[in-house]
Amino acid sequence: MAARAVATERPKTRMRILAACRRLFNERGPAAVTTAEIAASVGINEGNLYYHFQRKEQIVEALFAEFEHGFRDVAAAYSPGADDPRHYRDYFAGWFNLMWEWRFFYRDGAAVDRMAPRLRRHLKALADDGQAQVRRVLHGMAAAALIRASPQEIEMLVVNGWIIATYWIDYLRSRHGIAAIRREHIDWGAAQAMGLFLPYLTPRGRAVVELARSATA
Amino acid sequence: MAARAVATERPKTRMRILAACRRLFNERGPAAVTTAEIAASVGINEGNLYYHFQRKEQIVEALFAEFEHGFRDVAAAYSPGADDPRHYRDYFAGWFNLMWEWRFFYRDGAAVDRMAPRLRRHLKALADDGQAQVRRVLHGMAAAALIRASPQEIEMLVVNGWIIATYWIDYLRSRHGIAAIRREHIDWGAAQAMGLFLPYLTPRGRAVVELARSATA
DNA sequence: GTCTATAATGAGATAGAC
DNA sequence: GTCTATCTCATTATAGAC
Repeated sequence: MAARAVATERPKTRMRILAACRRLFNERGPAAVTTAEIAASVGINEGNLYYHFQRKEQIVEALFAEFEHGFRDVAAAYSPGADDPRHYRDYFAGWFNLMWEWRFFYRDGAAVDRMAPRLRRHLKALADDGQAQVRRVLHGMAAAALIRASPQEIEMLVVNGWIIATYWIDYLRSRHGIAAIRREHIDWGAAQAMGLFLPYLTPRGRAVVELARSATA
Repeated sequence: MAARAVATERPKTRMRILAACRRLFNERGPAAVTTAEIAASVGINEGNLYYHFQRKEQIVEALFAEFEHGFRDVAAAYSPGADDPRHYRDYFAGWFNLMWEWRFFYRDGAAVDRMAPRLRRHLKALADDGQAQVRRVLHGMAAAALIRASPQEIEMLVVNGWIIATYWIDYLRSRHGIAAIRREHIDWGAAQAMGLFLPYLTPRGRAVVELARSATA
C-alpha cells in the first residue's frame, strides 16, 4: 500500500506500467499478456515500455519485489504469544488478502518460473520463511490453548494449510470454471482452509473460526 | 495401459507422437515444447508431424482423451460396500498413479486451458465425476466404520483432499524446487493427503494408513 | 506417409529521431 | 522520456515433390 519510492527513483510511467501489469497478469497470467497489450493498456508506445523495462522478464521481477514486501509484512504481523482469537483471525486473513492481490504468482507459478527463472530461489526462500512463520503461529495457538495438536500434527497442518491456501484460486478455475476471481471467492477459500483445523480446535479455538465467519473484511 | 486402437486406426507414428508428447509435456509443460522439438524427439520431420496433427492443440486433445479413459478407469475401480482396508488403499493409490502419469495436466492447468480451451468443459465434467466418486468412497468408508465423520466433514475432506492431491506436484516445484518428479515424490504426496484423515480414523481405519505406508506399489 | 521447402504469424526487442 | 520504424527470431502451419 505504501508508496515505496526507492531512493533516486521518481518516474511515474514505470509505476503505471507495473500497476497495469499486475492487473493484467492477475486477470490472464503473464504468459498470455503481450508487451503490445501492456503498452496499449498503459496508454504508451511499445518502444517507451522497453525504455523502462528492457525485458518482459524484468517486469515480472519488479512485481515480485513488491510481492515480497507484502509477503514479509503479512508474515511480520504476528505478535508472538498472542492469545486473543481475533489476532489469529486477522493474521490468517492477511495471508488470504495477499493471495488475492498477487493471485497470478499463485495461479501461474509454472509460467512465472519459465519466464523469470531467477525468481525461483527467491520464491523458495519466501515460502521457507512464510511456512516457518505459520508454523510458529500454530505453535502459538497451541500454547494459547486454541488448538490441541502434537508437533507432528502441526507439521501436517502447516503443509496442508499452505497447499489449500496457495492453490485455492487455481482450484476454483479448474473445478468450478471460475476465471474472474472476486473477493467472495477468497473468503470461501479461507473457510475451506479453516476446515483443516476443526478437529483440533479447543472450545476457545472455535472462537477464531466463528470470528472469521462473521468477518466482513 | 491397453492398446485402445480405435476401429479403423492403425498408424504407428501417431502413437509415437503421442507417447513422445506425453513424456515431453510431463517434463516441461506443453507450452514450453515446440513442434520442432516434438518432431525431432519422434525422429520424424516437422511436416510429417503436421500430417498427423494439423494443430498442436489437437495433440493436447488427443492426450486428454487418453487421460480421460485412465481417469474413468481409476474412478470405476471402487467396489461399493467394500470394507477391506486394502481396497481403499489401492483405490487411493490409483488416483496418485494417474496423477503421476499425466502430471502435466495437473501442473500446467492454466497453460492447457489457454492452448486447448475446448477441453475446459471436459475437464470440469471429469472433476465433477471424480469428486462425486471420492465422496461416495468416503461415505463407504464411514459405512464400513473406517472413518467417523459427518456429511459436512466428509464434504470438507473431499475438497481438501482433492486440492492436496491435485496440486501436490506444483507444490513440490514451488516449495522444494523439485522439477523432476519421481515416484517417491508421489508417494510422499499420498502420505501428506492421508494426514487429512487422521483425526477421523477409527482403529480399523488406521489399517488403511498403515497399509499405504508399507506399500511398495 | 514422409520428406523438403517455405510461408505466415506474432512476439520480444532495438535504433534513432524528436 | 516518448515516439516511429524496423529487426530478429522462434514457432506454427502449408504446399507440393517423392
